[in-house]
Amino acid sequence: MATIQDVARLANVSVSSVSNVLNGRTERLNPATFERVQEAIRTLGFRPSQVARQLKTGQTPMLGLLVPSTANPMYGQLALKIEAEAQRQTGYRVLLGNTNRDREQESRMLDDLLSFGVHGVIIVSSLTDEQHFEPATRQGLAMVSYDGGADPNMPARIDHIAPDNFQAGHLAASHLIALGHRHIAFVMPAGRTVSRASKIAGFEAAATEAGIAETAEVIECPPAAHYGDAELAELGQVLAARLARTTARPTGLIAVNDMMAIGLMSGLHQAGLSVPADVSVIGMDDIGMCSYTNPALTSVAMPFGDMAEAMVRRVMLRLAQPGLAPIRLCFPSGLVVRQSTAPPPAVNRVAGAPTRRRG
Amino acid sequence: MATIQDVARLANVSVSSVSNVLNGRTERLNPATFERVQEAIRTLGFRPSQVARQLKTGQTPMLGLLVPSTANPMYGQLALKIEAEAQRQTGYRVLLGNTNRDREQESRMLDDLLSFGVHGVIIVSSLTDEQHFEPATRQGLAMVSYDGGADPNMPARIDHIAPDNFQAGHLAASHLIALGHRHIAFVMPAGRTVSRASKIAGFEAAATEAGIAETAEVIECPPAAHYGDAELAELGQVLAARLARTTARPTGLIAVNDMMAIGLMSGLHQAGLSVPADVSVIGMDDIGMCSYTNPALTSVAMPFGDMAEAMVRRVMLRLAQPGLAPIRLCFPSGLVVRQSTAPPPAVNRVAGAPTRRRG
DNA sequence: GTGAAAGCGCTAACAA
DNA sequence: TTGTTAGCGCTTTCAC
Repeated sequence: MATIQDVARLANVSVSSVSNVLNGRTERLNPATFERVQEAIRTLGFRPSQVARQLKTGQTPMLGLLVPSTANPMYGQLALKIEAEAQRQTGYRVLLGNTNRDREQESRMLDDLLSFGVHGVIIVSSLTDEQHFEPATRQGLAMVSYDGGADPNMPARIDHIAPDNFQAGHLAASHLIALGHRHIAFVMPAGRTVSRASKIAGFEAAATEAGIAETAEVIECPPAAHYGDAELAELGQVLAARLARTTARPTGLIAVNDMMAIGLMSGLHQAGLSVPADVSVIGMDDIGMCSYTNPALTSVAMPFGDMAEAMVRRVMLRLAQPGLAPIRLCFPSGLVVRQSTAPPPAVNRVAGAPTRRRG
Repeated sequence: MATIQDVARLANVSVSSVSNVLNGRTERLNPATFERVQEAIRTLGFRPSQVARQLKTGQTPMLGLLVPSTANPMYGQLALKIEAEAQRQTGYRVLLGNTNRDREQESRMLDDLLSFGVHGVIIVSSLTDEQHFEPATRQGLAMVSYDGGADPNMPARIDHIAPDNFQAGHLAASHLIALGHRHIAFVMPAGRTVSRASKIAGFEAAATEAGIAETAEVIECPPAAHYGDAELAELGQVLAARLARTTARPTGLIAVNDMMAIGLMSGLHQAGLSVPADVSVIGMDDIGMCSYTNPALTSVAMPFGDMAEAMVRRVMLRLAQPGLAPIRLCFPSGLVVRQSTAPPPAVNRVAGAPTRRRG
């Protein structure tokens, strides 16, 4: 690897002139010198060491990205968009960490980012508790959280960017209600994060407006160890099997996200029930997969592109102006109707009953 | 951020003693001094700067990871496992780059890795051409490729780790044949990579052994712009719609990977055909999703955990011993039978014909 | 067993 | 307009 010294020597100039070329300070450079340096850089195939530059300037073109698990397509999609945005906006690269929503792993990653000299991070975590971010922010780490779980009572120390979860819950419930459903449920893993609470609030508001608050329930599944796609879907699958055994079940299910909705559909089918004839199912996030499930999944779309753009922009801004007061940005969500929702059945069939699919 | 100087001052020792503590050279340290330094480190919350260390040593606990797109669950899953393995084996972190299988993006990422002082990279790319890796390897970058497209005629300059693609193709075809299928097809996007060629070879070998080589076809879809999940699935969906229009179609489809298989199933269903009653579908990779599709997707499982472990191990080894001769490691694949495969229908129904699902 | 000092490759005063 | 030089925070000889 050629160094700035090698370039200086070859071009017969001082290292500072080379440095000036590298940093585009052309105004204080003789065009001839500039050209000579460019030439030397080219012939040597010289690429400045970010490491040395960083040691001097304290800056590095790198962003931290913490997600629960890239195995969950929703986070994989988000990671892709964030990485692309970071590249597009500023040419930054992304240091990835899968956290499994584990406080300990999040803390360790934040520590490592700091020791790598990374000063900006986007964190996707719905842990309600953000206490463990404190040490990092105090050390000057600029943090932007997606769908973050800021306790409304705690003053936020970091930026939050999220879809309109209340609206999402409301849209989903309203859609089912408009189709004629009276007994509906919101389904999620155990544990109320702030974003889940908002979805529930929207769900319940819509139910109340329609006068069916009594028969709008919230179902919490037992907690999953990890948040890959398999685990969330499995949660849904298991719950669906349980629901299928009784006729006293909701006719419309709203899942906290698409993977869980996909699991629900799978469980219902395995139990011999049909979606949407027997039970309607709605997901949230509108991941790419929704178009390819059978039936295609009705879902509430979150504007990932816009949110990724906003998160990168915000963390860059905070990098430049560390003193910025924390903000909370909310992006509108929108219902995408596909084939998994329909009017409720006249009567709830029992699981495994006569009319099998494709009988 | 406290520096090593601060620690030295507080502990009343020289920086070299602190450095010795940091690097575990306890043998040349008075226990009392050691303890004093430890104490100072603790009270200051000191974390050594990887940047400074790296500038001195030339080493950094960071690995590059290039994948086509984390939006494709298969790569998201692989990225998760690789990142976890890197952490587990050596505490390394992962610098992520989505390449969209684009030669230009791959090259740029490799350049950036070098300038960040990263010396090891795992690259998931099935581009046949590996010419553009040359500059990076010549600069000393240790590369391990997953399912890589080494031209058998070109001497490999990097390590290759891959599932047994021939076996995968053979297993899939044999399964369909055993079920009674005589007209089968291998479906993939346009462009023959080395791994696809192996799958096809296995597919054709099985067909030949069964004496149905004449009716075992390879179908190439028009190329997709990007390799996210949506694009691959869409390719399958479009192709399925086309196949559904004719009765002169295969009764069993083997997709090059699961996302495409999922797209195929979706397209078949939309056309009014049933899987597996009308058409059997097999995927490859066995991503988590396979258990939750409707019907659950029969797939050829690749041992991602083992392969991730091997890739990380290998790149670490090559980091330590740059002179290592390139190797190619092949991992066995295995069929996972689920509900998307069954004996062929007596006669191929036309798309949109009488017997609709849930009629 | 401990410390002084050189230097990794770069940037940015400051001098010339 | 160009060059000299002092560090950024650490590791690592080499004296002591």
